[in-house]
Amino acid sequence: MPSTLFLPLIRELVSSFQAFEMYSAVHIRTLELTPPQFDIIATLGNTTGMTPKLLGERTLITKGTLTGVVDRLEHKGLVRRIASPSDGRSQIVQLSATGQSLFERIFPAHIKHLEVAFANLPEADLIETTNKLRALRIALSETAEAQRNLT
Amino acid sequence: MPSTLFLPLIRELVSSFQAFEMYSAVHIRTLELTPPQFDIIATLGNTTGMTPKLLGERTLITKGTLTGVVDRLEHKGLVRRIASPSDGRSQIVQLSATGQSLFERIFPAHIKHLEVAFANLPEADLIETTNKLRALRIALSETAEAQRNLT
DNA sequence: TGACATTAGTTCTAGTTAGAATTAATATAG
DNA sequence: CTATATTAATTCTAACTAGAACTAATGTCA
Repeated sequence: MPSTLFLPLIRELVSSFQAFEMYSAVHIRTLELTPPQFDIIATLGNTTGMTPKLLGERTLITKGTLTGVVDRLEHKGLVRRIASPSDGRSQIVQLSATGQSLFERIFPAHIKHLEVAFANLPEADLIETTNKLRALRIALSETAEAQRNLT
Repeated sequence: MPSTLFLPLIRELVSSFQAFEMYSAVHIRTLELTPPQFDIIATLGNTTGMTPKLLGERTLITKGTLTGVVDRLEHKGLVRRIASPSDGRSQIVQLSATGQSLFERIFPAHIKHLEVAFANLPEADLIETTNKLRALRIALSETAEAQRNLT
């Protein structure tokens, strides 16, 4: 009879993720952005831009979704799309001057907002939890991979 | 200078959650359900039904969203809504006979599917990670609560 | 009991989501 | 060099999402 200890873990994974999203989103909304829009701005900050493909990998946003999020940011004047010089299929998405100054203003503010919530957790616990979650993520993706390869 | 150890933790929290969702959703989709629909069916299983309010609290689905999800399940004939005998504002959502037999068929199958992915993780780690995530969730919701009360 | 606040659920809106189909460009194999 | 496969991005669809505004019913308190 296999252990059912993974069920409470799943519950806590889902609800702690949701608590984080909620905590983060409340602040992001005061900045007139949605969470995915903020992620894009934050990922493009301090870079010279990147392809939508890479941007999607970094932010965990799938490509079909990304097109729409970038559309709205472009419409707000925060990012621009330029053609890739090396590949006719690719683009480079980069912050506009407005987007850059928005990034400089809100990114440190958001980090500070997050920091407050984590301030009372022991550092050793942060590290250990990070390591345990990494192991969990790897177990999940390797199991998924193995099942795909059964075909 | 405050620690920045919480940043990698956030990254792993988000990506391990996403890995779980992906792993779970691939299986749920083969059952002709969406993940929120499966959550509703699973939550109603082995009960005599409950109000949308409670159902939303259990599944972490907000009430505006829940209306639509229950609508679609009702349309599929898997659940029904009946009026609450004690409160004219309330309803009871419960599994139909079809929904009940679907639950009996797919719920154990889904648990088995999940179990495989967790099988190689040490039990002690499962428990410890659960406890650490609980502490994180509590820290997040208490910090959020404290900030709301500032007005 | 009557004014008022609260609660349950629906509706509405703007946005996100994943997956599948599509288009255009590039890479590869014979 | 050309047929074929792959890749990047967009478009399309069905569904989910949170929050806000709304309606109807219930609770509270003076």
